[in-house]
Amino acid sequence: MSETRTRRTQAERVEASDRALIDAAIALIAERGYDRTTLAAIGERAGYSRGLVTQRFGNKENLLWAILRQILGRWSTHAMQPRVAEQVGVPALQTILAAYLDACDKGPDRIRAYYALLREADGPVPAIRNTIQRLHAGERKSIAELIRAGQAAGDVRADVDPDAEATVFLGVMRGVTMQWLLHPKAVDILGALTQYGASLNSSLGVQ
Amino acid sequence: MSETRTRRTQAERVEASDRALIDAAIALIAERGYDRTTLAAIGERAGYSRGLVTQRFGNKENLLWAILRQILGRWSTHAMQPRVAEQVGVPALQTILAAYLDACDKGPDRIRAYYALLREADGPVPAIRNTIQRLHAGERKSIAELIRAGQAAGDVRADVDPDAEATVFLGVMRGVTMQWLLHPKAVDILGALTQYGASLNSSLGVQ
DNA sequence: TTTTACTTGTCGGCTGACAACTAAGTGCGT
DNA sequence: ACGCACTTAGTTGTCAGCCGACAAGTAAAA
Repeated sequence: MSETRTRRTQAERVEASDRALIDAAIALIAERGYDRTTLAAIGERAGYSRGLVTQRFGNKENLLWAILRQILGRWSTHAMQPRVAEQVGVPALQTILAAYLDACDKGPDRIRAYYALLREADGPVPAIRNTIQRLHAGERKSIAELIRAGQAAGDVRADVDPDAEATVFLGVMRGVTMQWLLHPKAVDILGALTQYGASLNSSLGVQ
Repeated sequence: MSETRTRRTQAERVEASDRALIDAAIALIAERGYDRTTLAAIGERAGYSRGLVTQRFGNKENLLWAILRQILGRWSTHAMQPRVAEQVGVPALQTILAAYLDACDKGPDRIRAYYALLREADGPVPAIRNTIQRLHAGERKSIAELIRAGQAAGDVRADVDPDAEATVFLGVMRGVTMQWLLHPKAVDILGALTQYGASLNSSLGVQ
């Protein structure tokens, strides 16, 4: 057991350093943004040398892709899909809000990093923009689908445009979160999103 | 009249170049963001030399402040305040949305620049963050005030928390606009905000 | 002629990249 | 089990390019 400490597999070394590098990069980008994060700072915060990032990823752009993959993977895994389960319409949307608030409560750093990356949509790598566009489009589609299902079940008013409503819904989450990240003391994200969730009953629900 | 062209006052020269510089800076920041906009590029796009920006503003930070002042001044002038006029409650909010949609329609570049600057809240100049925090807090306060007035007039349900609702309202504008700026073809900002405006009747209004 | 607007030359600091080097892990023959 | 050659992981030296800043110069107005 003490052997395991002193002598690690090459694979283990790579995995550990890779993780450390990406985590450090995420933390730094969340703090300062992509442009102001240097490769040297990433390596050193990770507990390695300034040169390891380049050695491992080749260049800064590749690192950004790796980070994006990691965050998006982590996101889609434990985000909305599983929890919504069988629900549709307003209850489904409320469940998503609750799950999101839970994520904000547990890991504000992760949320901050996520939003920092969303900002890179207009950054130096045009291809990133497409990826983030697709990401948003996918989220809107899922939400619109839930609304449509609610309409089919007769729980959501028929005169609601699902696509427009999905855009508003995603917009509320994004917009309120932005305000909260900018000024945590002044913005009650829990209160705002809870009230929005409650208002969905009267704005979307049938009388 | 041809004299006016060839011989300008020093004051006129300064005013013209100042305007050109700030406009160029806004355009470039809207395109690439603050960090990736160089002082040389600003000067040259404005039709002057690479050095004029530094000569005029001293350093990049001062330029950022000048831009911020200009945009915020222009914003508060012709934005919500005058149009809302005597309205309160839901109609006031709908008027704001309409005015905002109008602004998006007329000058998308200006909106884009505004949002690019909002992103600088986490940038290299901490003082910028405070300014933007205050800006948001002010907007939320105005909106909350309108909602409170609507409650006093009996047009808005009493169980609505004005502050939470103001956060949601501002969040919708910000969040939907972000989606739209990111992917104009895929997001119908007019449809989304119009539907949101209509839904305010049922979510905020008394029965 | 003097002041003010603007331009050009130049420099130092920072950053990403690469290449040469050291350290750690691995497989093989004995 | 053991040591030795080999591969892979990680570090340090170095450099070229970019950018903001400043200073010394030129053009335009007063």
